[in-house]
Amino acid sequence: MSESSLHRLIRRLDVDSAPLSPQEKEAILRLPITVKEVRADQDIVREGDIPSQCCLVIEGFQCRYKMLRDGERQIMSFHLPGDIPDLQSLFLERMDHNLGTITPNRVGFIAHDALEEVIRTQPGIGERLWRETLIDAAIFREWITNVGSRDAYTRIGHIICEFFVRLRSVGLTKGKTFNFPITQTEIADATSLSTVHVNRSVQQLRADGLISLERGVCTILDFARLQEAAMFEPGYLHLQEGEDVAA
Amino acid sequence: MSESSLHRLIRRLDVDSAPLSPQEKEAILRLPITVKEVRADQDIVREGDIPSQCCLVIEGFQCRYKMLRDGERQIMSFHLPGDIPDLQSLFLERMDHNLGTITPNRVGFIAHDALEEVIRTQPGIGERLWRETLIDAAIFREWITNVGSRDAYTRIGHIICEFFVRLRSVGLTKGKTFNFPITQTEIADATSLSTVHVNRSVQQLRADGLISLERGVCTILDFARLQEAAMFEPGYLHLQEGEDVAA
DNA sequence: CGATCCTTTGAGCGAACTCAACTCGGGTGG
DNA sequence: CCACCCGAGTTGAGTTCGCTCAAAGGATCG
Repeated sequence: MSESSLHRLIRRLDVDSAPLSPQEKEAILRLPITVKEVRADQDIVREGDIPSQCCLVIEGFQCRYKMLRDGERQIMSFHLPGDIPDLQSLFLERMDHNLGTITPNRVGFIAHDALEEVIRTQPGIGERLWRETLIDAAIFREWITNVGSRDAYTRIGHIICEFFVRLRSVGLTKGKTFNFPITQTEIADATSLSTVHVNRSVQQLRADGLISLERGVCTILDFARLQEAAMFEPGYLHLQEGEDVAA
Repeated sequence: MSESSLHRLIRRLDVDSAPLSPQEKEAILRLPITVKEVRADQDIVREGDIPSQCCLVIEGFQCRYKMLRDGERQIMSFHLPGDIPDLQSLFLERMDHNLGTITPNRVGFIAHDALEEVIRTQPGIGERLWRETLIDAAIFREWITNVGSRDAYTRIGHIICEFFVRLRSVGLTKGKTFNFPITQTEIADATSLSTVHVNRSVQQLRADGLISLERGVCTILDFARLQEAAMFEPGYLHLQEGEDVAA
């Protein structure tokens, strides 16, 4: 149970170019983790909170978001199994945004104390966790570009490409098909578009033969053309060689 | 010369709540740094580069940006003295964006090797640098919200508030006045607006008595009202207590 | 004192928005 | 087992914020 979840973390951190040492793997496996089931649309941590633990996504999807005073919601990232979406709370005391589930989740909580301890005794693990937060930041940068500089059609295509490639990198795709249980309202909150316009743009993506998307299941019908149309260049995800592009 | 520049880095990392130890300060001062003058509008590193050093801003302003295939430029952050804008290159080999100067700069280059060495021997310094990259990420998140969810007037006001508060935290403001040598074209690239619309919105901010801005010098005439109008809440900057808000 | 970059102004246009209503599918309780 | 309900998706029509195109004033600097 807790073993399999920490193995997911090991797979994530064990980069080909810099594999984890046996001691490092053991240290990760010794991390005390509390596994919990969380329903859909629940907050894990909220803006203003001062967490004392981090959350490893084991199953399901999460997102980070801010609420604006007019009630609008801005989603700033999606998170999938293997991610630790609130790792930054280790060094930034107060949450400046919310973290919530999109679907039902299985999550593992790891105390800050335990993480600090493992970082102290195994600096290599700290560096790898640091690297993960840097990739988060790289994705944020891409999202600035996405909401800032791309039109609705491109913007939505881009989100789908990213979701697909990230999901594939953790082995959660079947060919070009994957679970995409993100409602059009949530896509709207992530892309800063209205749900109406998201809907019309998604229909256009379907009409153009780029994707099929219904009832939470997405299939990419022509990745090359979608990637081109969505201006998607996966470099910013900093995946390992061989992991990126194509299939 | 190189002493004063590394002292700037020490001041940045020496948080009240977790002051640097004497050994840590010494270790920072021992860092080999190469100081260089760079003209305005020059790239420090480019997308695709694999840097072997990091850049400490000593004097002047920089920005990170991406170029899109239609020639549009998306600025994703501004950087000011004390920042290390490409710290992420320590763990993410390949640059996924550009870093360039906005004004003439004095910068200090520190080799990755030297940084890795100091992080290894003084883990506390590593944690503080990690924290800096997490604040970068927090600012990226806020910028997603800015370009995504705010109208032109608010968006520009927000950028100005952020610039002011960050500048003040490193002692580069005089009262409510500060250097703001960012052209309207650059504001446009940072806010994803057209220069024409930036111009009209800036004029509106002036007409509303919130700011004065001419020839690279900005004065905030009514911070409370500007902050309110710009939906600016400085929590995401994770400044130390006493440093934030008011004057 | 021309060259150039930055700012400003006018006018028409368009991508995305709002409001409103209708459809569809899945779950739930009487 | 059916009626209802509710969230998600879809469609139509009018509106608006910010865009583009075009051109004219400043400022700064060899």
